Amino acid sequence: MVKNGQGLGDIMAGKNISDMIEHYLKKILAEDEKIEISRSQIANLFNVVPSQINYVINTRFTIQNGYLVESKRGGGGYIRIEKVNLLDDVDVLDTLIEMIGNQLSLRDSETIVKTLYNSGLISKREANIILAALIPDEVDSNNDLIDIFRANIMISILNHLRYEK
Amino acid sequence: MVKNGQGLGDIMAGKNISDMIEHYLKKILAEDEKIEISRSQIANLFNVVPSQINYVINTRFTIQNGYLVESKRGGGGYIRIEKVNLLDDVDVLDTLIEMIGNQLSLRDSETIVKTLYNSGLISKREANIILAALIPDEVDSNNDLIDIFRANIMISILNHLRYEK
DNA sequence: ATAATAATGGTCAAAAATGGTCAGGGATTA
DNA sequence: TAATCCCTGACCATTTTTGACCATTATTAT
Repeated sequence: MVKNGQGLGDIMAGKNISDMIEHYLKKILAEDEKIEISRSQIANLFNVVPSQINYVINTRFTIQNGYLVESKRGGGGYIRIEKVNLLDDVDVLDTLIEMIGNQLSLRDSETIVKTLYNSGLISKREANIILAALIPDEVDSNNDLIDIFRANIMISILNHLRYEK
Repeated sequence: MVKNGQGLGDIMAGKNISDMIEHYLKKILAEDEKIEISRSQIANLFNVVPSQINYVINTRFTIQNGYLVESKRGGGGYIRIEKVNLLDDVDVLDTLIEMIGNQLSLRDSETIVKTLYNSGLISKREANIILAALIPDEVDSNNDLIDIFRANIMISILNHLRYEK
């Protein structure tokens, strides 16, 4: 009984299925720069459980690799993968992300925003918007939770600055 | 047997019927800015149950999206959808702030950002930064709490934009 | 007029159709 | 042989689709 995506050619001989799925998707992306797939359909095509598609995406189509992924559940659901252009000075972003643990104080977040501005990664206007986002007016301070949220928000923003669309 | 809106062209291939209905209505609205439809007629056109038209309206033609909907039952009943022109500048901001309670869902926040962009109040890049701030990747706290934070962040940003004017 | 009846649209909850997470076991590699 | 990577399946979350039942308005019969 044929199993695990045999019959798709021998180019991938010796590699595992995840590699084959990755290869398959990237081949399409080489031409279209954006694809929309059905998770179950792809899983079916390669004879694997649907969640393996998530595994492939999580390990090989990360933003660090220059891929954006969006998805939608429910009827007519999909997974969309897009190849984006990574900027040159991603190092700054990586460094900053590393410095942020899972908590980020107000003071530190201001420093980071300043750094971003000085690096030319964001404009003054953008810096102010980010600051507004990081310091919501009347959230009761003095709470670890805020610092956790702030860290998450900051990291999310930094990741978005990696690429241009 | 033809099913589910086939025959209306393949532009929408891969999307669900609700999306197609939305697309169909918005296409008309792009020219007329106000339409009056018969629920059962549209339902019939797309081969769906009438209540799906309500679903489409409730999820895609909300006031946050800039649409006003009125209807009348009984003989000669109708559903009227109107594209309302978003006010100007500060008014938009005030309106948006008012619409946000103390909680803000992900979906609604995306709509608001889209509105800001469509109103020309923010650039696409700024829109993306704001979205990144509103939708931190992996916050795993209590959901209500996230919505509360999101509301605060959004309001903070809106207020900031107002002062910049 | 009034009361039935027909013609609409509205609500809501269940079912169906997707995709997501996570932890454990197996396979591969250093 | 320990660490890492791959694969699987049980369970979860979200969005769409459907249908039974309800509400309102217009028309028709009495």
